[in-house]
Amino acid sequence: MTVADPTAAAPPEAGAPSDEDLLLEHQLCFALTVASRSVVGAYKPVLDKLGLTHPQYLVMLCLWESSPRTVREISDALAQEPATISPLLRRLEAAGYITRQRAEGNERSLAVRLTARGAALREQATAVPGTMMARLGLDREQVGELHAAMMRLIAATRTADPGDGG
Amino acid sequence: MTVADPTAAAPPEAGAPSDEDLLLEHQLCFALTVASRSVVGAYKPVLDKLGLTHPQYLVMLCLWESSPRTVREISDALAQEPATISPLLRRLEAAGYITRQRAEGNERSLAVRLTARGAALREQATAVPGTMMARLGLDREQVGELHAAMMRLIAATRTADPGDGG
DNA sequence: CGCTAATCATTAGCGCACTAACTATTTGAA
DNA sequence: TTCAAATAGTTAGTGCGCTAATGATTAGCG
Repeated sequence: MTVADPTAAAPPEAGAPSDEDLLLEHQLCFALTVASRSVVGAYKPVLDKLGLTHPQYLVMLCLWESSPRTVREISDALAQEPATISPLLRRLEAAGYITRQRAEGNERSLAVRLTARGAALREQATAVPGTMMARLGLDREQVGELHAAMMRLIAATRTADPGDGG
Repeated sequence: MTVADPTAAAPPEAGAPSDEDLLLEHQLCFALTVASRSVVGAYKPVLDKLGLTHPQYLVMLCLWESSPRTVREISDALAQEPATISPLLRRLEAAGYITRQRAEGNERSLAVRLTARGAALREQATAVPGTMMARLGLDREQVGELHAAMMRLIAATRTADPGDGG
């Protein structure tokens, strides 16, 4: 991936909307999507060894914290639609990391449960966060600051949701 | 900026990996992907009025700066694979915003050019950055800081790319 | 109790985004 | 000049991620 020199363009400080506002290199949304794809891409060689894609890794993190969980619970935890999670879980089941069976007591919901193999995978996964921090050359403090900044940004999108109504 | 200090006495935060490292809520990659999807999602109602998806909007920004451009130039500017851009351009052509024709002088490359309609769309697009800043409740300074943080993160992934070779 | 409404998960359809494989063209070196 | 290598773009295949529609089950109200 070759993005333009990261140190090149800086947005103007303040003032009225200018023609430069439409410059690609000034767009936060652009920097954000490239950063997201780049970081996820950096995980790939690491997660390949676990046989997981990055979205699948997030689901496993979710289940290592608590299993079984329903599709709805997982989708809420990951801020994804159930329709996105559903086929992803089928692939994790095919990989032998989870089982999917109807919940007893409520035939609507699905009990998504770690297999022994899925639970065991956690041992190898414990190395992932440290490995990635080292690869990106970030320390815990920097990660924490970026994490906090992302959470504030997410919160901003929640309160700015008037749809197309205004 | 912040290089690990060899003389530091290894406080808890800079120290050994803990079990909490695998908590979903601590993952920067998770916050980053959610932020990216959330911000792009916030653009949707705004871009719908222009008849553009967010990736298509980025291509248009690219062409409003310079037209014609080849597929390779666009793909470099957006840090995307040509294989991603190719079908996207076909849809922009179907929408009437661009034309695609073989470049004269080099039959291999494609001249991607704004149509009059595509060029005119820029007028409406000038409002987008300001609208989005307002929606997210961010001022120029905050946007600038986040933008810079994302660029540093992107740069970090560039220097941390040993593939699976080590 | 019975029926409507809500809830849960899945499927279908569209559009990215990536890798790998392929065609066409151009370059450039023997 | 000829032919291998490089370059430009497209296509195929897989996997997200979203919305909308569907089928199944449960909750809850009259």
